[in-house]
Amino acid sequence: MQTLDQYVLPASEPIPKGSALDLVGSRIPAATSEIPQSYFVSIGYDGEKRSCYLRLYDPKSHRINEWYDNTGHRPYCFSDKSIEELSGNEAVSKNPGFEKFQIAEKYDALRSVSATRTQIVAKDPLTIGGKPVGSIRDAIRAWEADIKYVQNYIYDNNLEPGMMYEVKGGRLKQVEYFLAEEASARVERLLHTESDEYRRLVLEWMRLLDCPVPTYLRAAVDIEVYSPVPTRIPDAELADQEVICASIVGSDGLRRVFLLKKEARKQGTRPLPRNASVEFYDAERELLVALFKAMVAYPVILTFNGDDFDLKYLYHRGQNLGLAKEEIPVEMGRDVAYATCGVHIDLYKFFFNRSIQVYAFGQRYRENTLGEVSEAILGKGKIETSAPVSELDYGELATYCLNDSEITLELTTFDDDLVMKLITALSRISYMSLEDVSRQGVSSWIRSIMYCHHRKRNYFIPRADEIQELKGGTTTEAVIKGKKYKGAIVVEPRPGVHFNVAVLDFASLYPSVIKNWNLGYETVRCPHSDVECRQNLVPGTSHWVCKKRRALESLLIGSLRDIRVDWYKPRSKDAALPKSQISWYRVVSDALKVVLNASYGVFGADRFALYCPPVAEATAAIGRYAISQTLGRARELGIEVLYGDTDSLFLESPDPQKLRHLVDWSRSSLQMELEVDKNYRYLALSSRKKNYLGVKPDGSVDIKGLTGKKRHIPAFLTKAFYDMVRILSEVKSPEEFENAKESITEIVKGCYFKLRNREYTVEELAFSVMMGRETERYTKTTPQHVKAAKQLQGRGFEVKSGELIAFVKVLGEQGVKPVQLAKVDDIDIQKYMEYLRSTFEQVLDALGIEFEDLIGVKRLESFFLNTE
DNA sequence: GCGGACTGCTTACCT
DNA sequence: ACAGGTAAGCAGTCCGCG
Repeated sequence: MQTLDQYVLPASEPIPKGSALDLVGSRIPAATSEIPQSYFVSIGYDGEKRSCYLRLYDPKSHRINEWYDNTGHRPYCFSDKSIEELSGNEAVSKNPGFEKFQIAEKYDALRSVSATRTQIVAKDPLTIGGKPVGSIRDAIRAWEADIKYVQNYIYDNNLEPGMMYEVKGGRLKQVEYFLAEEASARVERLLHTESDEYRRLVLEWMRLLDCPVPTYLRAAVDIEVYSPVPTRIPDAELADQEVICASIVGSDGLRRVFLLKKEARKQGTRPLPRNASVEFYDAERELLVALFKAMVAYPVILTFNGDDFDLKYLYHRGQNLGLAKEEIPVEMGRDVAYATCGVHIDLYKFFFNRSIQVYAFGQRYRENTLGEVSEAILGKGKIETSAPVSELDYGELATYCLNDSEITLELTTFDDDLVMKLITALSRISYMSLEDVSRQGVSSWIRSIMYCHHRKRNYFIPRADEIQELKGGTTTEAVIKGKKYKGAIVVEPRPGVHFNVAVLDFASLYPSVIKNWNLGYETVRCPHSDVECRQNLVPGTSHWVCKKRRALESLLIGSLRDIRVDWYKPRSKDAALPKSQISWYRVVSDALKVVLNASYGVFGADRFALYCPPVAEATAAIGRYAISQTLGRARELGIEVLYGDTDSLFLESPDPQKLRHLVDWSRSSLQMELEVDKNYRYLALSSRKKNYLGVKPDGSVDIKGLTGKKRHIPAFLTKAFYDMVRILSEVKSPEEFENAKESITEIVKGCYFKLRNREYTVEELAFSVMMGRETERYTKTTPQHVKAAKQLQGRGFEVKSGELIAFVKVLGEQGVKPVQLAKVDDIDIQKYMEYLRSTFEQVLDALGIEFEDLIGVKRLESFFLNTE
């Protein structure tokens, strides 16, 4: 028998070189009644056929097959009015898309009662909602009318995106996948204290997350478009300029570049790329046809911003050039470009997702451009060009365009196909297609998880307005003006250098709270009048929690938390396991982390479909309770608490026995897992919260919140700061600070001299700050980066929201100049000296060193005398 | 008319 | 379109000052 640990994921058929070539010109074949075992990767709705279709990826042939619904499933919504009443409502019963009424009996979790409602069945999704006028949901108060039809289809048919299906005799059948017996047995043992329902859920998740992921055959596509004005990006809607170059790079080794022949284009001196097939076209139309032919051979198309640009442009340009719609392998949704031949993943949307950025990639990239992301993740960026693309010679243009496709593909191949696996894992957790899950945010994923399990249990899904009405608002006051409720506690730091520090933290604090306290819209402020429920108060609030029923949120978030903490995370670090397994465990662990980290926040986000402020407030309040109880217990035990934030406590040289005691106490009294997250050889704390420098035993350094690591400060400061960090990382004992202090003095003095002598370039001195919105939309104040942006605009530069503005501080009325317009002589040296001081002070404060002492006040003044 | 105290705005960070 | 809490710097306002 195979144990899970030895279980080798059955690999999909390897992708041979040039395998897509066999498929050139192929499209998805007409629906057949037999489809081999394939992964369910995509779902769509066909308006003409009035039915859903599934796209199934065959891991053997690497082709996509389509299966059209033949079960007669129809869109619907619910009403609390009777059939008689609704029959009299012409907007419903006389609606051309209306099909029938039926009675639905389900559980109403919000009111804790079984309820009967009228199900209104329609012929097509738009009849329920989405038409400019005439949709049923606009005419009556409807339930479950805002759910995308394809999601309804998935939930109602218990479909599992990312899992295997086959079609036999026209019928769709799931290919059963069983969790290894050893794994199930272990789960049963580990969770023997939990309910059956809970254990079943855990096993369900593990079944979904243990099933192998195919190696997707895919190709990245990129185009370059002529632009008469180099600073302006061509309009993809109009598509009125020529596509001058296109490239496609496949995971099977295909590399093709398509160049448009132009009289004006210089032959140039740069060579054409040698490692690709470079093809010249006299007519743009033929170029597009060749590109499209290459694209349709791939079941998965990758782009970076294809929804908004590349594929959208091709779609419109193709039509402008007289191609029929069937000849263009792209279809446009409102904000999405679909590949008619398979699945289109727009990596821009995926990498732009905040949660993915922060929790899956640890904020390694800051800007969301192809160049930035690939630089940060792959260590290679876009190719620098000598001129705007429209002016490049063939060689440079082809090389540039090819490189873009290449790195786009590589963003999905690095680390053993990590991104494709991550998207697949998220797709399985959230019951959404690869396309949808890669485009939408974590709140959509969590909504989908919740909806799916409502349907599985035969619960009605509540409307946002009735949750609000029945559960009400919050009862605590936030520290920050304008926030809805009180959040986490930050413990006042004890300034100074502390040797031998242990950092304790709660494993997944908020998910644990949601699990242990049975939190959810159903249970917080439940309708029961029993003393038992009403007296089960959330500390620090007037909210109570139900004692009779288990909330879905609690069950779902709790089970996801447990499989991450107790199963996937430890295995992702288990060196005894084979590499390929570790990598998959890490993917799953990261996918779960992303979902879990947002699981509390969404209930406090007013746009979330199941927004319930008391749930969010209760979660935060219990979090505060846990940390403050632990803090109190630590002090009782005589452990010095140096600092803490939300779910962590920094302890000074804690006695191991006391530490164990504290951990045990937490488990038994709070039912919370407290663990030593890390140790510091020493920790430097100033009086500022969320601000510290910790050196680990191996010399690696944690820097949190310090100005020196903030992305907007000038490069010369970052460099000086990290020079200091390097010196500090080598300090092993209090005595060694003396030497360190001298070295740091040298760094600071060096900066002073170079500043005074204007030896830094404007680039080194540039601040770089993100535009949070368009320039005109700063109405209350005009921050410095906006002043700089306006100067740029005055010179004809385009500035958009989301861009970084690089500027220097100068003397004179404006105080700033964009780097493009600044000279070293403009620089306001004193301002920079102030920045140098404040950056270093945060660390020096902790070390008990006065900045003035370091440099010598008198000498500092003399610096200025010399400059005047 | 000017400067200091203050509040609010904005960005970037932490958990 | 996950939340709240904190730091820093600057913009803008108010108020006293005979």
